[in-house]
Amino acid sequence: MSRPTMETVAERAGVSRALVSLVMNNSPKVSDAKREAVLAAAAELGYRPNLHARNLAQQRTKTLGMIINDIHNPFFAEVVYGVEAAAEEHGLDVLILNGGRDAERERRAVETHLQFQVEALVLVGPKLDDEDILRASYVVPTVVVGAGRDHPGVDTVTTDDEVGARLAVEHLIALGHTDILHIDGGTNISSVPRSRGYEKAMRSAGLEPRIVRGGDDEGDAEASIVELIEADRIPTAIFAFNDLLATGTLSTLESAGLRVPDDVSVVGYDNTFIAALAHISLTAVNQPRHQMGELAIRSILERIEDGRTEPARVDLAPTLAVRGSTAPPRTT
Amino acid sequence: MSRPTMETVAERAGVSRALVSLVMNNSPKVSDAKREAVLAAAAELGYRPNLHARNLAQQRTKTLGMIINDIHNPFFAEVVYGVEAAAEEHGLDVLILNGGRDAERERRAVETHLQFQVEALVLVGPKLDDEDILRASYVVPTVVVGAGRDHPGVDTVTTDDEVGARLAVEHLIALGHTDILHIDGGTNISSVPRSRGYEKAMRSAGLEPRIVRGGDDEGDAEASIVELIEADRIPTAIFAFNDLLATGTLSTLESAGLRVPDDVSVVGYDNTFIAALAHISLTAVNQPRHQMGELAIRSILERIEDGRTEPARVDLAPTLAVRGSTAPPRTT
DNA sequence: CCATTGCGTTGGAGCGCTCCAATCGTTACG
DNA sequence: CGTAACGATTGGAGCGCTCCAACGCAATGG
Repeated sequence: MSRPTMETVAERAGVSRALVSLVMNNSPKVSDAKREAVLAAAAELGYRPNLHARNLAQQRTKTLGMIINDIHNPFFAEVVYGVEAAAEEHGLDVLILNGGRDAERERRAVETHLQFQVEALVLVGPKLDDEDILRASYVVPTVVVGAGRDHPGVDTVTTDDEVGARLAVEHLIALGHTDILHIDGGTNISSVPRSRGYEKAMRSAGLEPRIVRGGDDEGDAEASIVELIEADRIPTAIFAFNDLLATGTLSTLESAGLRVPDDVSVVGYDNTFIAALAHISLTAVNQPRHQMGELAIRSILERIEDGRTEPARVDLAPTLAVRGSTAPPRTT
Repeated sequence: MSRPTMETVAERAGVSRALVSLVMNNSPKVSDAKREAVLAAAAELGYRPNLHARNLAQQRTKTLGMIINDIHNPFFAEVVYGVEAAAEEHGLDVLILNGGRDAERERRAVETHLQFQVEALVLVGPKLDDEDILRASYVVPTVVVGAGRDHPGVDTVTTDDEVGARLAVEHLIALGHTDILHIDGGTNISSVPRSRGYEKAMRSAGLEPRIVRGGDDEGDAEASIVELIEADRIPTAIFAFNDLLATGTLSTLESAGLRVPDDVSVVGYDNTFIAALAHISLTAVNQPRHQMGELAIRSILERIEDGRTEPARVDLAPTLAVRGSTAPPRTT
């Protein structure tokens, strides 16, 4: 036996299908008697409205599609919470698809969302190139969250990576460091502005920048650090591209007998909960992820409801979470 | 101007709507000439099939709904990857909804999925009670992954928490420990079997179990540990309910001047990537998460395609990942 | 040369819902 | 007491698609 439909419910309640529809959308112009009859019939039958039929008839879905770069990464989770909270307030459902760090999968995810007729697209840290994103934005309002570069033509909600990097460097300088190394993010998209911020901050303090190759995973720092140690060119402070890289740095330094922060200070980026683990206690640049999610929704609503058409960019200020991994340099 | 439909494409290509449908589902019985004409017209118009219309007409969605307890928790992410990989192989789409650690939200998520006519439900670590789950399972095949207790009537894919706990304890015993403390999971659902496994393993080795209250977050271990330290009742080894709790234990011990593993050995549970961080290097019980996701899909397919109707339970063996946080007790 | 086969193509019905215009039954008022 | 006005209810059309039965047409065979 297949699932009950409005027709079934209507029959059982002794009313018309249209009336059932009104009840389901709790319209005020239904008599209490009929309303109760319908609800009772629906409950008895275990009726559940078919969203596809509804969306088709209604010509809108009240749903927005979200694609996150990697469901593994706790950074994205908080953006999700921000988006969900704000979306719920406005009666929008959120559908999440996992990009899985793969541009091709992401492209398919966009396609799936569009076929689902989502009313907007939220891309968090997309791997897609500008053209793909732009193409999607012609179909539905699209906002990119936390990307490391400009996405011309679409709305973006970002934090300023350059400023974030500067915060980190200035914190270290204020502590008295002058020999500050940067481990970059390799091919990672945010790597460029963060490295630039580092470099500018160093130069404007009259210090010589020093950058080594990193990556985005815990293990990616090791080789570079070991090399430095062997060459005896250890800095007094290290600013890493992200928290995981910083954590790897921590491990490598300590297993080489160097103490953090006594011998070397370390700063991370992202301020994920890993940085906050007491055992790690990493000073890190923070992005207001929850807020970023909320602002993404606001941006979308401005398009849907207020009819804005030119791209808007929101750029938030990062902050610095100071913890135990930074201290003044050893005064030799 | 609204989005193009099959009708639009048909018109432009000079064929019937039905023919367009055949092309879109790449049916073999379409002449190459028409096929190309249709594809060209579709491309020019930027046509995209409407999934709602399709699902409605087709009376099936080839989609399954997944609800994860908490998108924050990296444990769940890997189950997602397992599910997605297996689902893709069978041409199924996966829709993810975030439970957000809240039974009520989860209940709404189930409802949303059912209204979307998903063909099956995968609940990962659900907060829902048995009745809710059972009710859902009457509507579509439902499988619960990694739950800490029985869910009568539905398919489950679990690892044996009791066995996992025993692995941890036996590892410690093999190292020579006799004074092994357990910090439990508080109200957490998996706490019961893990504690039971601990207790049994201790008793069958002729050792006295000792359990203190924990929780599931990093901070939840501190109070209990501090108390032990103050009472000078520090064990030589600690088995914690999960990795985060273990990490908290690590921090608390070290800030009290105790060294891990020299003074105290620590074992966690879940083997998330946090345990694997070199700086933490936590010995932990591992659950084959990816495989669990795959088996969940298999379970579902057995219902959908093979027509199985009685509940099936798959119980996998946990393993132990030995790292640097465990060692033989100090030989005083 | 006509009947037969089979491929390629088409129109129409129907999926479950919403929404509008039309209808029905009351009540209120002159 | 008739009629206007209003609130509650209903039938029907239509959302974009699939799928089936039916059709047209060329090739084939007797």
